[in-house]
Amino acid sequence: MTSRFTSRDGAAPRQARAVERRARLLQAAVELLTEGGFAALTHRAVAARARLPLAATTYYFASRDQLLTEAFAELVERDLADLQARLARHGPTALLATRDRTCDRIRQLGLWELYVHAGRDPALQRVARRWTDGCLSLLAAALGRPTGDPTVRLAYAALSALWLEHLVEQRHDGPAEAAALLHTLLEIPSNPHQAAP
Amino acid sequence: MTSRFTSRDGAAPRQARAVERRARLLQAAVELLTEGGFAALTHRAVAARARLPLAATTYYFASRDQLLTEAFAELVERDLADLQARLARHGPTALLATRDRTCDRIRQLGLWELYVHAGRDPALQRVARRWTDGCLSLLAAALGRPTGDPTVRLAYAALSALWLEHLVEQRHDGPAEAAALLHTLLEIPSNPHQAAP
DNA sequence: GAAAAAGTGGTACGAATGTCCCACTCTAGT
DNA sequence: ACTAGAGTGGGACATTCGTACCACTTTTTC
Repeated sequence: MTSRFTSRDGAAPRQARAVERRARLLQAAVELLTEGGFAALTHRAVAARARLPLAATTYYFASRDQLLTEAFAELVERDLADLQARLARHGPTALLATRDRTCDRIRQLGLWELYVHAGRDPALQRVARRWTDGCLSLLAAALGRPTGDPTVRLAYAALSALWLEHLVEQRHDGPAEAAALLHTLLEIPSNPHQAAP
Repeated sequence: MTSRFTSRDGAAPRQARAVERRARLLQAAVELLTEGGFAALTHRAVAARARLPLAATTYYFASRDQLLTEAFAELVERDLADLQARLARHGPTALLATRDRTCDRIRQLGLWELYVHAGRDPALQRVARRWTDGCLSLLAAALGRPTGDPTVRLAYAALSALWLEHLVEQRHDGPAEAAALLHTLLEIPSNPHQAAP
């Protein structure tokens, strides 16, 4: 129940300056998420990062959950845009390029953290699906195969798991192993075996 | 630095009753983790679940992190035992059996949550590696292939990702799709392509 | 230009949390 | 038996959190 006092309850602001302030809060939320993950997203941290008073966060976003959901959605869109750009520049081999820089690792870790969390929150689940679908269609395009191609599906699954494993476990042989595995998988595909039901 | 007052700082207790109390706390922690995930593990919740006073939790475990690490390790061992039992009973097809019961889903979600979290915590990272290695060797054994077989590696990666995706996104077609994909992958493998470097 | 709505921000509240303190009771070793 | 240390438990502390309050200023609407 919305108080009879001030609060936009998450709806879009009407005044230009307010729109910009809301965007700044969202940007701050995204940054915090990429740097410290789920736990780092607090009203106070967001307000401080955006150099706005604490009350602004509860004015523009109905709850922490809403802030989290919107920030996750934004993060996913940016990740997809990144992936698309990398694929356009380096072709499918970009998939195997290890983005080892710490900031990227932490960011990806944050994304996966939210992804798993989405299993407990329907609002986040929609975003999680969007992420999967987006990656899948970008991958299909990069490999020059139709969307829904079983090989693409398989490659994406294997790639995700190996990538996540590398992010979490940080083993020395991660990237090379993934490259080798993917290479064999993508050599195999177009023989007469039929997959999809 | 350990206070000059009471605290075992995580070391094993000496008295029999104390050993049992510590085990009860750990058991409670595991249950909480499986039911509510990372966030549900608080000293107070553990103490209440174990029907022990709050101070017992800080007496037997030096910090929440230690409690978390030990509980995660226990959870992983139980998961591996589960998997082994299922494989022994139903053979490799057990991999494709969907464990759809809610309690299992939530438990698996908790495991993955901790797994991702392990990317930020070296103590948890060791447990994460143990989980991967354990699954990998069980899978290899079930498929009658040597440990380190590239096909096993690939199958495990694909299976994990599809399984996690199903847990998180809860799409209707998850299990069937996974079954079809895995089936084709495991039909393909032993042709002359060579994978590992 | 006045009334209504939108936006602003300092502050406060209640609920949790991790951890610590300390007086107390047992048990083990001598 | 006695004493040192292990174990016990009730309580408190400082911190952090999400969120609500409310007086105030600015913008929009009529």
